[in-house]
Amino acid sequence: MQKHPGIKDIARIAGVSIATVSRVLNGNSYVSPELSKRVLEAAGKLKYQPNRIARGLRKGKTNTIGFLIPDIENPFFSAIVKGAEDFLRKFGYTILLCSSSGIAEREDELLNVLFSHKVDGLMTIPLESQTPYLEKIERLGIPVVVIDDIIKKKDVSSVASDNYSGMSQLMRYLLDTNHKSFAFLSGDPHTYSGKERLRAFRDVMVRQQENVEYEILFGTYTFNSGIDMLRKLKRIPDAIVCGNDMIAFGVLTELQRMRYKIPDDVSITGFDDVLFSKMTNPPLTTVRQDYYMMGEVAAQLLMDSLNYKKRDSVLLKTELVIRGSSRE
Amino acid sequence: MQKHPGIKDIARIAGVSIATVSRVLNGNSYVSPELSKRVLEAAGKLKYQPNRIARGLRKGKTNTIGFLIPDIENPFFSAIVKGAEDFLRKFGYTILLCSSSGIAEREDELLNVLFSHKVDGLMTIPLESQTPYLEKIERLGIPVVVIDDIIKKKDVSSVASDNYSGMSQLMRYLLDTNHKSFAFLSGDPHTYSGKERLRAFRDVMVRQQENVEYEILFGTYTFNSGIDMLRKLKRIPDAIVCGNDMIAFGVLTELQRMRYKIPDDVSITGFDDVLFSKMTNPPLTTVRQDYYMMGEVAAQLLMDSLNYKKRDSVLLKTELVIRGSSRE
DNA sequence: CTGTTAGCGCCTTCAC
DNA sequence: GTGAAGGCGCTAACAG
Repeated sequence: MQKHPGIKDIARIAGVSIATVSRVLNGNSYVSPELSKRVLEAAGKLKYQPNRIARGLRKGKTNTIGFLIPDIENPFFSAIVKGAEDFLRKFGYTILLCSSSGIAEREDELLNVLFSHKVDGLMTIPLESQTPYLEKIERLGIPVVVIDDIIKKKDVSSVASDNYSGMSQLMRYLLDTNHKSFAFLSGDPHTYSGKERLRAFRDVMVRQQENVEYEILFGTYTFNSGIDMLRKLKRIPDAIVCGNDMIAFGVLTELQRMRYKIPDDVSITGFDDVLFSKMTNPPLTTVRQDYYMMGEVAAQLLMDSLNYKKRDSVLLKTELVIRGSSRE
Repeated sequence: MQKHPGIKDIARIAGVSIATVSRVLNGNSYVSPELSKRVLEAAGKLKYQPNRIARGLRKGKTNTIGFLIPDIENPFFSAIVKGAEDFLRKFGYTILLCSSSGIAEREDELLNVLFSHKVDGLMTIPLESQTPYLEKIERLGIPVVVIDDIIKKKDVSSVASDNYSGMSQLMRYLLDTNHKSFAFLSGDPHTYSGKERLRAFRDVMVRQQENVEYEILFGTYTFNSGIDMLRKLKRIPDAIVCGNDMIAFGVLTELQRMRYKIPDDVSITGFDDVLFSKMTNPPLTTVRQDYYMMGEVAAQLLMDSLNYKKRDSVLLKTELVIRGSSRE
């Protein structure tokens, strides 16, 4: 922060008081055309840029939104951020982005940092569901929207995809196409989405009357974890249902290395439909989440909290995307 | 920004002056253990969080770094951001991230927003090389580091990979493995990296004495652009050299759809070595850039400018990664 | 060692 | 319609 022109400077040049400068720059109170013109000219000449820090201090509003996510490198998260950013910009807000890199303490620490920066609102994709972090969040005293989790607390808004219904639909499709044995390679089960997908898988399996076999393994939402889990499988079933696309990529890669034919020998499915899902060979059958819209909706919810103090939770539809990695 | 405890509140509770509170909280001046204890207790009880906005206004330093990138959804960029963020956090800085979504005017506008927020420094991956934006940047009056471009201006630091040498090395390898005809599918040639890669390709082709044939097409650094360019090719050569991995993915997908055998019929190469490059089938031969380190180096350069007013430009090594998409 | 005071740049009553 | 003055929360002199 160097010494740069302030309203004082432009007041001096325009030969008016700083109050007048403030008024024309904010355009809320009437100022004579004559003075207006002089002020605007001086501002232009000085290339004046308002100091939002000072303004924030005075108005108690920084026009800044904190965004705390688990991992910026995950394309799923960054697409959400993009959706939110595009939306928020229209309202003059800027995003203060922090990534916890999957570390819980850092998540907590960054929350304090963001709060310290006096963000007007907070958007967050929690590392895990139901943690002290989530409880802390609602006592923050600023509008919060939680993404990829559904919170019932009345002080925070939330938005997530309908993971349960998406996974159910996928399972029904697999059953309809005559798959009899399954493996479910779950991502982190502490996560809201992890829980929901697993719950759907189990429910479908249990309700199924015919004799189906299945096995469930736990890992993380990563490529390498997919490979690990695959290796631990007791046997290769008709279909390997993966917790997300990243896991599926790992499974696909490893299975091909082992000379299995996909989908002839075994079907593979993912969840998310990230950009790369259609690029694999064969392309991946998966459940699409509209992450960009998720970001937009989250931003909309935040604006609602900010302006009308309205809280809400929305569940987004998912869509089954059938591609070549599952046999018909 | 609600009404939350300030040093005034804790001064009242601890029965001391606000100056004393400030002193113990910042720990720069000696305060008696007795008072210190009372202050700390009061602060703890109130769950006090310093207001960095006010502090920033007073100190002329916000501990905030602006980061302006073309597209947050591009894994290449977000990896760079991650590298920088991890580094900057250790120094107590937070990143204010903005994405121009590839729109030049927005890039300019966001620069103003960031400046208005009184960031202490700026990191940016420019949309294009040599634009008014770049010229504006050096007159900002704050330390700047430009990433993925090399700037010779003495007021800004910069860091980029050695694209020229990386592409040269790749071409030599292709020549050594007996490829005789080539297509170069360039990304945006206004970009520093685009220019350098193209220049390397041309130089190698021109210097080559034996009769080699080649064709050059221009597009953007995207999956779809890869498909488009492929379709415009006059004929399928021995090797298709792509401007980056995303283009290569498009080419790979489309070529396989057309029933070509990779690499038997044609070799394909990329540039960047993003996460997914090893997941395609066959995995992609490419040139690795260490984006995470690029972010770290950029952050380091920024800290140097901030602390010692030292400017520098660094060129990072690349590494040829040979995988299955090119024949031996 | 500790308290009092003066701003950082801006917006906003309150007078004129 | 316009100017003067106070204060947002904090830090950094300056006194004592």
